[in-house]
Amino acid sequence: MGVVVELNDGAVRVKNPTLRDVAQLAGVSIATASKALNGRDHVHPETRTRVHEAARLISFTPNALAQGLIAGQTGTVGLITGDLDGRFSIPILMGAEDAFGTGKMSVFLCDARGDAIREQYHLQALLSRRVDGLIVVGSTTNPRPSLGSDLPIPVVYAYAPSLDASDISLVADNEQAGSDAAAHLVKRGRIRIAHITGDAGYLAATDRATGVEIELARSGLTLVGGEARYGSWTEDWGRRATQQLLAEHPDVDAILCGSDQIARGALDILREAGKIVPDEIAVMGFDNWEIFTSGARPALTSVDMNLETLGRAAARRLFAAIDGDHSGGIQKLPCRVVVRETT
Amino acid sequence: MGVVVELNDGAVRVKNPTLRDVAQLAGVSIATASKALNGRDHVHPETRTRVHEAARLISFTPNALAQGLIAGQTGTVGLITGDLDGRFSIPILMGAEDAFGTGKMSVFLCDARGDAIREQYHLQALLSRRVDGLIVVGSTTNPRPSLGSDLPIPVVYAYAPSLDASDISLVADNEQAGSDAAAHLVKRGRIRIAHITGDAGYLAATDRATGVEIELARSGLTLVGGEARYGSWTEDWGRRATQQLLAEHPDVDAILCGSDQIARGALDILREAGKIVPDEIAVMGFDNWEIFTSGARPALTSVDMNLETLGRAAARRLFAAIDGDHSGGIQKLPCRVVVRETT
DNA sequence: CTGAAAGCGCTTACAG
DNA sequence: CTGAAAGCGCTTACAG
Repeated sequence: MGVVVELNDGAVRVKNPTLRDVAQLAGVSIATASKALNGRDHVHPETRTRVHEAARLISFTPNALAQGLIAGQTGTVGLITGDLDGRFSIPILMGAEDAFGTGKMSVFLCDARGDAIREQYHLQALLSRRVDGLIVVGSTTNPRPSLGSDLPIPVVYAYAPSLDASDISLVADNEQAGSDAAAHLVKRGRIRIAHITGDAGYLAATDRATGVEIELARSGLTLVGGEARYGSWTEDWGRRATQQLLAEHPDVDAILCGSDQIARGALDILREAGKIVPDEIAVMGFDNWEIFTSGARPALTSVDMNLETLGRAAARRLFAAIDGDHSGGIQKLPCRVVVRETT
Repeated sequence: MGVVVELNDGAVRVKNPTLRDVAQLAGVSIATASKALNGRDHVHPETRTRVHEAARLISFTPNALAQGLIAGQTGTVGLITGDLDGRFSIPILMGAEDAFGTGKMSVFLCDARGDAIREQYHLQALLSRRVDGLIVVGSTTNPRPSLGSDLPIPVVYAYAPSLDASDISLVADNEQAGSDAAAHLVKRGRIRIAHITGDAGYLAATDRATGVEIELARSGLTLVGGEARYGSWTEDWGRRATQQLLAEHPDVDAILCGSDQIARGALDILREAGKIVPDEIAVMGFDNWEIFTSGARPALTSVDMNLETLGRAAARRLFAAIDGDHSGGIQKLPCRVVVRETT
């Protein structure tokens, strides 16, 4: 029960107001106060008003801990990210936060930094706080170990799927993204298309490349040079690979890059080589990272992986799981091509 | 109390184990089980072992809600950010999450998106969850309205200080950062230094410019063109302003840019103009955003605002406030110059 | 329509 | 050294 602090201006001031204080001030029992505040039936309208007024007067905020203890549900979820640092987590996190926020849920954020020990530590803390569910955001698109199937709460894996197929996973459809990108270039009349991409150890790279080749084959085309050029996700690799590409295949008319950074590197070299983009050669990136696409000359066409949507979808899927829908499997979400000036 | 599910392999399996289950299994009272688990005195060593063993057997995890209800402290804090989107929040958030994590605190993350309504909504939710304290991360370095002084918990403002001087605020020292940057260039022998920076509506821009001018004055220098060139925080502005600068002052020997993006724009133009960096002209940025500094040709010298340290410091300051240290005021944290190839 | 009582899962004096 | 009892702040049958 709260401590009465002042009654200076006639108003009641209570330090840490509890339902007890509200009830007392309204002249009713705690039970009635609870029912009035929670909109339960069988409360006299006048009583209800009086209780609400009392609550307002002393700025009563119900203790969610006590409510959660009774309900067995806390209205909180945990979000464990592999690396906050990596920018891919952020939009997912934003989408999830947004979806939960409107659902009156609060989000515990934990950064595991790709460390399994730290992940276990955070998991334990979240279980102890009795979160209603968990979203695990991977640091790459590569599949990751499951948190286990004997947890007392549902888990949704986002971005990186769980290795356990019975878990619920939501990922971006990288293969489709590759196909969409290639289709866009083909539609623009390009026929000598090269693909410069990142580290072959990333499924994001190989899946996209697969999608690209499938789509090109549909139009009877193949990649310039016969295959995708793997390297790293950097501007520097974009530059080096483009230099090499121009030397080997001066007639290339489009470069599909595995990331916006690689595309920026490509644009730099093309400009220095005197190639006009997009007239002589088209360039395209992945990720649609505004900071890179809009600063480019000309503005860069890119594939947006819709990560914020992914985060929102993960949150909704978790809601469903909390409500009893335990069907597992990997769900792939579509991306979208954002056309700017380079294609 | 938990539901016993199996005793297949002789092991006891309990669904949602509570302290009651642990006590029962160990053959002691709930009170004794509690004391044993919490390392209280006056428990027979053998009893203690038995209780711990029982807890382990059924994977007992104490309910933090119940503990919090009793303790009046929840071991949770709220982190309200102005814009998750803006990349400045992230390092601060990482630093704070790190500091709290090692302090066994869990962090509620809320994204207010610069909307006062949403901020109030989140504040209410956090108060209801009885967080022990709050960190408010601004979206720009400009001062922001206080959350009010009648909150039942301490608040630390990070990045953007509170307008109320009695609040606790931690910010990066932009003026000092400007001075440090200028000092670095002077030490490198530059004497015709220009300053191209962002939107004059940002204190980050004007404070840094002030610091630059103060430091130059110390060496008897003034900015090329007499004043800082304000524009926007973009590569494009960096390009345009540099073009203009070269036209007006072809003898400039250093460009101090207000952000790494602006610096990237400057580097592009210098390269096209045939100016050798850093031999003929030095370039320097702010923010030390790795993605821009390391991709630059040559690699960009920049000022790191130490935001992760800022986040960590904010967390520690909040700990102190929770422990009763209520001294307010704005504390300015130092930045550091990260030297690469452009200076 | 209202309120006394039990209980959510735990901790802490207080007796034994 | 151990345990019965009270209590944290709330909600929900159950009587009145």
